Amino acid sequence: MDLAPRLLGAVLTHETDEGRVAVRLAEVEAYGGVGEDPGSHAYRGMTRRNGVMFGEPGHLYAYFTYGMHVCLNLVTGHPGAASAVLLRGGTVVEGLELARSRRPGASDRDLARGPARLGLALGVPLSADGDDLLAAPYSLWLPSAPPVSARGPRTGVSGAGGGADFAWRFWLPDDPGVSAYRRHRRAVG
DNA sequence: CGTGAGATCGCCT
DNA sequence: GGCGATCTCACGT
Repeated sequence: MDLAPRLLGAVLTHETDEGRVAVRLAEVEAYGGVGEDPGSHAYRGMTRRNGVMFGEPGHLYAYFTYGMHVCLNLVTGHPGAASAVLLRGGTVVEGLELARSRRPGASDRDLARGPARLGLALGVPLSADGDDLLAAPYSLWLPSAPPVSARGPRTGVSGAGGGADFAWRFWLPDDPGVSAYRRHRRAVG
């Protein structure tokens, strides 16, 4: 969770046959390990889906949700810790044409603004689960100085013991790549 | 611009 | 069998 705000301003690049797209991260959320974070996929231990979370840091944890969307996380903890950072949004800084072709109809601002959209713009499929994000065809550039960041409760996580109270969402204030805050549909209160 | 509902299926209980 | 780390579109302001 200490690492999460350091990813703000970082640039994640993915290269395919079609070309290269890079996104500058503007919004992330941290998720913790077994028994410590009720909002985390790792809360109840290792399962078929979340196995990558328990592995090496720097790898990609990609999962399928809501019957139609893929979300991307960077594993941040040591093996077994099962902590990860959900990449929630950013702006395309390279490969704009390619990103546009992958998201027909979307405005430039919306290309990678949102967890599922970000993966679509980068062209990272569910099958990339487990990939090393620090090696080709990916690259991750981190800014030398930690950026000024804002923090608040996580989006999309339900209340009632679901970990909604954890203020583990971090973003770059006023950055256009920050997704619209939407509380969970079933959030209480 | 904000709210709300539907889509759609794998995962876990 | 219920629900989700979401997105898009429709509609009211």
